[in-house]
Amino acid sequence: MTEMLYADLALNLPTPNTYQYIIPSNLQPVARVGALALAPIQNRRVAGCIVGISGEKKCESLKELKRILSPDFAIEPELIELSRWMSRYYFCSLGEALACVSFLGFNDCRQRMEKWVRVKDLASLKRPDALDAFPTRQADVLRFFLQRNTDFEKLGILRGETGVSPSTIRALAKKGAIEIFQSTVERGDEYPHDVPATIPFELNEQQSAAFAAIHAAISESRYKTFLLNGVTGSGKTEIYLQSLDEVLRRGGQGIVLVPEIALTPQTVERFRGRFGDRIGVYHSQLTLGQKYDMWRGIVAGKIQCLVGARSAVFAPFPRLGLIVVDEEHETTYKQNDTPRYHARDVAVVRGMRTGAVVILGSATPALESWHNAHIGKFTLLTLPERIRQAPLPSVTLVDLGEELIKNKNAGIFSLRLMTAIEKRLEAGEQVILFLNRRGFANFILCPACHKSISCEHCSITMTYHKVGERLVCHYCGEQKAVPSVCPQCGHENLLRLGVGTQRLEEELAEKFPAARILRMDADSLGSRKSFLEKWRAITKGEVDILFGTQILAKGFDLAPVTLVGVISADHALFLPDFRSSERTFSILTQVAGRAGRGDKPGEVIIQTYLPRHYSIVDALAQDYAVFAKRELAIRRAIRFPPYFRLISVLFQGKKGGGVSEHINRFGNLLHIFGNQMRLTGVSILGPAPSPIEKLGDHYRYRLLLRSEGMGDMQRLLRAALEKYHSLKLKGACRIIIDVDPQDML
DNA sequence: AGCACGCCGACT
DNA sequence: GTCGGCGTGCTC
Repeated sequence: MTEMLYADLALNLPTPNTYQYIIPSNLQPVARVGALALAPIQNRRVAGCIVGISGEKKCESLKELKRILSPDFAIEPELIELSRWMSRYYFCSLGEALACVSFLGFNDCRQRMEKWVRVKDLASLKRPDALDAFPTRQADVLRFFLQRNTDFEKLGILRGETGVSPSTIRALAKKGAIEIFQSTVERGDEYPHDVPATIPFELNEQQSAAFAAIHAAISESRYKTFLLNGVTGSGKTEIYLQSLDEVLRRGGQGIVLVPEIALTPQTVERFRGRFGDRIGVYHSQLTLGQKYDMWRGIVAGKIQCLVGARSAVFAPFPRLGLIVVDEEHETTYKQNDTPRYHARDVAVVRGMRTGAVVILGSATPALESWHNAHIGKFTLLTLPERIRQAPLPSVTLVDLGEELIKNKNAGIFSLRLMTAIEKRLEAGEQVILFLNRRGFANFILCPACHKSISCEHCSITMTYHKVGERLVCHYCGEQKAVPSVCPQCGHENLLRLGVGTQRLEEELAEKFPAARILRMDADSLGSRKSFLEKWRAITKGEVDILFGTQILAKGFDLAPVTLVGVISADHALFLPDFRSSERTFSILTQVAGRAGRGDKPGEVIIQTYLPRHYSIVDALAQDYAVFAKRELAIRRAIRFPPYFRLISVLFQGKKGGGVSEHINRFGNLLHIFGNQMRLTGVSILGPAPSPIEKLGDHYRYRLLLRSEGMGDMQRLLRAALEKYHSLKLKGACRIIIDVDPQDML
């Protein structure tokens, strides 16, 4: 009578296939598609997701599923399909995609139960001698309820207050005086729920126009992506809020992605203030239990909008109507390990598949998004004005090359910045110093004409290698010797710059011994908790100089800060990275927006070796459109995104020679298949050593695929990978594939 | 990924 | 002679 059933399991392993298992009869009622299961594989157990159930076996010797994990949890069919897309698009296994998409990963979790005690007949216990019938300790328990005049309480609290043992409770329950029952407890997030309600602001003219367009799309409940390009302080959040309100009113649900949830408690507050408990907050630091309860809240319809970091894009809403990606240009949206997905791109794909409206918001959009808006894939909405006309800070540039030549000052601080800091400290005001730490590569620079040396093939700054005094292009592998004089102007003292980032902290302590200095960056940040502590110290005025990296450019809205110093605006510009100008422009634009938000006017001092570089000049003018136009012209000329798409193929292995030999063979395969398949539109760049040539004991070499479209390029790569694996060459290499890479270090 | 299997150096 | 080192291969 029992028909045999088999489950296809996608395991969280880097294997391309799914594995089939027998569903034992006791699991048949709970083993459905999307459920998580524990399966024996070789000599261990691995968790997986059931992606198919059939009556036919595809393999001779099958093992049985051990058990179902997180009963009543399942990944929704829509999200399984999205995982299939991710696994194809990003070159990861289906299991890896599912484990990422799943709210719980592949973990075992269930509801938390709590024991409660209820008194059966409180009224009768109120008679004067009613307690005499009970032994002392039992009477203590009953007295507890009488005194509080309540007939139920948590077992834990009752025992804590009365100090009675479990046996006393058991005895009372046996007599029938009390009963013990269980109730579920919700493990909520730590964000405040009792936020004062906020009412919708009245939108200004530009906001109204933007909102009208979004409103129309929501009314049609059809997929559409808007790029909301609004300067800082132009009121983008209010548009998100009103759009979400519209979606919720129509019975839909929404997702709001923010780059770094820990840094934006204010954003959460604004959403809670408007929508109350319908807002859930999701980030990776939640405990498994909190995630599980969040999942229940979502599928039960209690939570109708999730505000969260990258992975919140996978929220299992059945009627998803809106996805907002705030600060869509932020690189935190790209995951740096498998699956290497970009949450903004996944948001667009998910919106397309579910018919949701997508809003991408930024003051400095990623050029990919800007381009998509101009070719009609996205709809551009612009907010060119601030809602309150706050005075802009005064911005000054300091030419570090000149500082070196004229003032003979090779230190971290220019004289100009030194005096400015001293003045502010004397006045008891706060100073922020910003260091763009992405700049760590070594490079050559002429202090007189501000030129660095680029590769003739790639227009990418060449990296200086001390060993052999040579310059290497990390995109195409081109090498040359370091010239003795500047090829542009003939200046003789070319600078070999490497960056001593940790030096800043030491030098600050030395130069300003009396100042209270606080460092804030991803490394010293650690947990959310330590961030909140530091935040408190800053707002209380216990810090004189705050210094750090990217983080400072993000959510900071510190009224007392009157001086923002940018230690090195341009180190990122020398990275072997085609996006370095874009990043520099975007970060400077944001940093400049930090100063002088209080009543005192702010001052911004930017130190740079490149005072005439367009990304710095345009950032001073705060003109995104002008910058974008220039940068796009360059990107088109050098055949890089957004006009062309990229896939990075990184080979990693113990022996440098072996790795380069393997990647060369792989490069040959790509060329052979490219010719065979007549894919003339796909270029193969490299192989070249990675800028971080050796990481740990692993040598790294990279190939770059480039093409106008993704399809052919992915087909070519897939064919070459299959062939490569079938050759089973000795000297294994790890291959890391990154589709739409954000950086290539 | 992890775990077993297999083939070569320093030990009782 | 063996114990165990890591490189290689497979997992329903």
